Amino acid sequence: MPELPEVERFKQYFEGTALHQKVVQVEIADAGVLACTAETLKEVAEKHTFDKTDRIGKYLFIETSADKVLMIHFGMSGSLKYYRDDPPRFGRVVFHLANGFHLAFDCPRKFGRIDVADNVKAYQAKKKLSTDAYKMSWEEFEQNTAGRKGLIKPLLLNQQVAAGVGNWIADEILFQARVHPETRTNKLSKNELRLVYDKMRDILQTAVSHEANYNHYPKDYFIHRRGWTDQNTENCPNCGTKVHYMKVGGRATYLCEVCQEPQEV
DNA sequence: GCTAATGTTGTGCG
DNA sequence: CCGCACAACATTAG
Ligand SMILES: [Zn+2]
Repeated sequence: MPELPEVERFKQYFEGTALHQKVVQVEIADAGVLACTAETLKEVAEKHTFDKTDRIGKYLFIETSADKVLMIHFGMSGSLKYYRDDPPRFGRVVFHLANGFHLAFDCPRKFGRIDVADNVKAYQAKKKLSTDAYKMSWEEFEQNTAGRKGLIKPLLLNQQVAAGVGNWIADEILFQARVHPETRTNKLSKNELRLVYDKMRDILQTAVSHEANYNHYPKDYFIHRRGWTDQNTENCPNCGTKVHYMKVGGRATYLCEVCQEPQEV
């Protein structure tokens, strides 16, 4: 679930709920989601307030009054829930707040992580994350993809190249740009690469504007072939051909074999 | 019971 | 050291 648009929604959700609240206690129900020690997390959060948020790609940052930042990554199934009496089923870490509410990191599959860093820049450097894909310039995108010989889809999923692009977004970009996901990046013309970039920006903008609610995405979006939305269909929005399913770079991939021709070898 | 899953990272090779 | 391909991770939903 959580790609850039969802994490942006979680950020806004946090800003409307737990931001500026004081943490009384941090409950760690499952230390498996911690990338730092329990002690470190408590030091940075307990008796402190949540002061400021930030986001790079799928990584959410929360600065506290301890002058450090919490990092939350949602993995494949994580989310946030702010509540008084109705806890989520898989609250792996719960921040108990002074106002009587609670903020849970709900993470059924436990692929998510919570970490602590001195500041956002330091964390970004440690993970070598690129600029957020939503804000990335063409010049930077061109630079980050220059000289790459691997397949375009796995490259788009590389958070050091375009932080925030996830699996469905990569498929959506490549369909809209009419590029086969197994095309070698260095075989793309400059115009094709520019189209990939433009579609990336446009799709992220659209998804964020709909607060990552898939059902509200445009009718001709390729996402409606993944079986996730109310308007699901098996046919290409452009030519009507039945969509093709395959694995690319080990990831579930949907494409139109007619509109996205394989690269000539 | 079996399968697939929206993400990241470690390993091994070149 | 870097790029790339691939397996592994933990657990749920269908
Ligand atoms: Zn088509």
